Amino acid sequence: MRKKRTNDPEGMRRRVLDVAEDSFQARGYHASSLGDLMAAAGVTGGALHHHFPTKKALALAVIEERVAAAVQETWIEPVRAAPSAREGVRAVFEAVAAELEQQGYVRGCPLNNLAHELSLADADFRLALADIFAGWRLAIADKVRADQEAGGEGETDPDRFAALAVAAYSGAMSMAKTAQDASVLRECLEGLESVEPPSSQNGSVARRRRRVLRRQTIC
Amino acid sequence: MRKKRTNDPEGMRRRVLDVAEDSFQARGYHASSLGDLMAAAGVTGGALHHHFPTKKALALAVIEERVAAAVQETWIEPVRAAPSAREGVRAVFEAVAAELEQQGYVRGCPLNNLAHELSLADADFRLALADIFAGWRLAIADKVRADQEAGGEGETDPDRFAALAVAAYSGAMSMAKTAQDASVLRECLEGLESVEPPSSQNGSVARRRRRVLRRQTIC
DNA sequence: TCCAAAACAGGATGATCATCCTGTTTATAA
DNA sequence: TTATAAACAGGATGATCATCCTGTTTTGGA
Repeated sequence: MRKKRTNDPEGMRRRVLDVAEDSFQARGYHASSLGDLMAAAGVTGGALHHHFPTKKALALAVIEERVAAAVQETWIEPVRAAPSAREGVRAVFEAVAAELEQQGYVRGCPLNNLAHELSLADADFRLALADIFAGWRLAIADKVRADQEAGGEGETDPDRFAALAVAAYSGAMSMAKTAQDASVLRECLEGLESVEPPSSQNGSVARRRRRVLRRQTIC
Repeated sequence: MRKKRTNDPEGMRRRVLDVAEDSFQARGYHASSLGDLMAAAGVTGGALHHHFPTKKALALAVIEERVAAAVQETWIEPVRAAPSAREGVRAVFEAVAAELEQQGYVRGCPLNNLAHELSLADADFRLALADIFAGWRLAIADKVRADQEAGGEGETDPDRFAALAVAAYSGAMSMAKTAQDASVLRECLEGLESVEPPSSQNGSVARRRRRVLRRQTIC
């Protein structure tokens, strides 16, 4: 006897998403062929088509499940857990810069990578990506508001700060990817840190440092 | 008689570059087929192949001639002509935001669009794009240094400020494109403006405003 | 005038790719 | 056990695409 097959729909779907997430990040959507993905994931055309009827459906799943999760893990959760919005932002910048430096290459932010390639191509793509950006900004702005209610963080406009933090990070990653050099991330962080430093009353929240643990994906 | 042909190599090359620049901006590199470009430019396969042997050669020409020129016209020249680096940066942000708002849609920054799609795909692409980013940042940093030698702009680090300005703009355009809403540009500008305001000694250079005239392309 | 090179025309080609289709196997529920 | 649907296999298909090739026309210099 030679044939045994174990149906494992969740596992197969996960393997396809793993490979697609990686390939979209490294090569982009259009440059990733389903044939390559099938080979890399070790799945057949029938299986792929069963779980993802079209390439668009696959990309949408990558965006909604993987890219959104990467932003959540890399940015939203660390910022929420940080002692303040500013320290959270700084910690993420530094953690990502450190990871990129030891990694030796820069593949960029998966959200921005796909956003640039797909936003104008398809409305569904665009809306899914816009939602992730919105959630990212909202998390930072909410953290600033929480800081303010706790007495810290003077007159900083929360939405303004959040937009600038996300924009500076996105743009810095764009340059880091193009230059294949992560140092611009630190440069931008230093520029950001001189934005309205939290007045002069740095009380209890001030001098603490913390580490960011997660590092599996970079966003 | 029916046949007359006038050789116009420069014109034909220009028309191809016009169409390619527009299509790369709207659809991206991989999603732009040479067939579509030929049809849109009204050139034959032979003519296209004569001027640009490969698609890569065409894209490289678009990057080096068109994208670089767009950055030059939209950013470098206005900043150089501005009364100060800060006012130049502000003027460009506002000019682009105004143009996008009246235009009703956002196609993004051509440099960042191509940088995200092509930086990891090919070393020649990446280096050409990195050069443009470097020139952009250098122009802003040089302007800050000039401001400082002229007595204004206190202790701002020129390279830091330039990196943050370019990153904030690039990231803001990325979000504006994804949300199809230019307002985030203004939000980020307001955040930027609170970065180390030029000490308190705002003398002669302070309260002047100026307009940016060019607006043909957006970068 | 003549000739060589540049400029252009237009089709051929081979490769690639996303989708679809027809089967077969495995799981589930009755 | 049996029926039904889900899960998977693997090839077919038609369309698309970048490149190349052979040929013709135009241009500019000798």
